[in-house]
Amino acid sequence: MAKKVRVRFAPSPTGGLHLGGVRTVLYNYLFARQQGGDFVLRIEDTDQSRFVPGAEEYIINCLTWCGLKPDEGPHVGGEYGPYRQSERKSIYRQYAEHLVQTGHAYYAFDRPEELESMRERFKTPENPSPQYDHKVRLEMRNSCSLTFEETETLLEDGVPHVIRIRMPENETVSFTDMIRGEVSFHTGLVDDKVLLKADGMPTYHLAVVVDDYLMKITHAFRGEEWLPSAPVHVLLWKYLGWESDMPQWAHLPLILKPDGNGKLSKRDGDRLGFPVFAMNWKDPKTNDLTTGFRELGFLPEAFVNLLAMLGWNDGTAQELFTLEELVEKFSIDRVHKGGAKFDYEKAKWFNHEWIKKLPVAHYRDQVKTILESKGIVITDEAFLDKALHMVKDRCTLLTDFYEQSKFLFETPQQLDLEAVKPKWNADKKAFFEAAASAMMASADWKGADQEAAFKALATEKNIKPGELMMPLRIMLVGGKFGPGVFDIAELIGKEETVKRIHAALQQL
RNA sequence: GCCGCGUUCGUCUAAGGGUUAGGACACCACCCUUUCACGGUGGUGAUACGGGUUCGAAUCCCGUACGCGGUACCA
Repeated sequence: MAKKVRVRFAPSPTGGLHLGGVRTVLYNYLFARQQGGDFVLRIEDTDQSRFVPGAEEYIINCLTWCGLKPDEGPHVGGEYGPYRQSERKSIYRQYAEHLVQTGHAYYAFDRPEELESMRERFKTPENPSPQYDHKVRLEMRNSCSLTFEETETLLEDGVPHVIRIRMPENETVSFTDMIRGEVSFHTGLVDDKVLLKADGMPTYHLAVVVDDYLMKITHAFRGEEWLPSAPVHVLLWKYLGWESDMPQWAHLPLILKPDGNGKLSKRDGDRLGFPVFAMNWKDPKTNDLTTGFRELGFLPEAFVNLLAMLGWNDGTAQELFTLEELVEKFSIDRVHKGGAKFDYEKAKWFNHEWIKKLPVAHYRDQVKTILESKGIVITDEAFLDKALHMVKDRCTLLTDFYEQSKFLFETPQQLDLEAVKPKWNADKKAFFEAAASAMMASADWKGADQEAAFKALATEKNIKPGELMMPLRIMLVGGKFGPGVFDIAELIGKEETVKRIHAALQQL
């Protein structure tokens, strides 16, 4: 019987959740759902100096907004907890010690200054960043270079130390990546990575292996930036005796900045004017607020959709997918190897498509909140729905609903009279007074009827109807945009329409 | 420097030995619309370079270039 599929997303709680992070979650989630497996959230908070309060809760909120809820995690529990590495601190040491015992790791007592001086000593133009590896191992202060007794004494005296992996001098480590195929590395070129830090916390390298094993992870998706350290992880699985349980690896391509190359960063977003984080993130230290996709007016459906397409497609021309469709159609073989530049214009296109596609009721509450935050008073939900439906085609972001619909809720204060004045005259003024009176007198109120009557009156007064449409629009809307004027008139009602015409006439 | 990974229109991508190299975003033009959008039609625009292999290469192989990632007691 095949093992149950289990995947994990393992962020470190250091700040806002980045686009690339969400895509990693997404691919994990899609794979797990499709295979009927479990999706685990594990918080990798082993670096106390980088810990940011609130970041974990923020990450969970982002996942919830995107609809990518973990089956297990610090917030929901599960049988493989705890799910925060800081709370698992006590379990890592034994594995590191075991590696020392079996000769695959060693104690190192070097102080930061000593490491620094080693790097200075071996630095050459050809080798600008010397590594702590088999070439210098014996020249450093560690249990390889010291005698057994010396090492014991240092340990007993409580001298701060780390545990490093002893990378073999001349082996080849290879594994099959689900996206890249066979990848191999020469162990002699990889450094002796620290496994357990002086503070007793594991580094990522030890923690990821131990936890993936203990949590029975079967498939590990992570960013391409981890590929160079993969041989360390593969060796650790082997040295710990768990080789047959090693997950299948998948190193995802990076999401690149739109201009030039390189990994997309928060700075690029600030610089180029688009969001990088899923939701608003407020740095608790600096109080800086970074705007997220959600607050900018993105629908989670669109956000997830556009991320899925950044590095994957189903081989057809289809670009719009629901989460359910993605679960059904996702396949790792179709994930690209190369990185993809992020295109904000295309991102907005996705959102626009989703606004048009989804029923108004789906995002009514969010838009209502946006409108109310701008001071619009909404009392009639049915009216709100009609208004949203009327303008949805011209809104790219949810926040666009404000500019596109505010004149449906309140009388425009600023009228673009310059669009009317040049061709304005007494005849037109008289026409509008007559038209307003006729409207007041009409028994029922249908846009189409009013349009017919309006045009008939224009013909009667010898004015081309076309010359009156723009003035009417300005009177009702305030500007040169919006849905059909008579549709607007029908929605806002007879009294309001006439009131706006009179108000405008005062200014002309 | 070293190691690893990558490279099709400006961008996201399809095409896994035989296509006028297809689609989408953006851009341009026209149509629709007595507004702005939506929508429709059409257009500009790509296989990094050099060698092989083959009747035939975007596709397979080898180089080169370029880019990115890593080279921390960060993840």
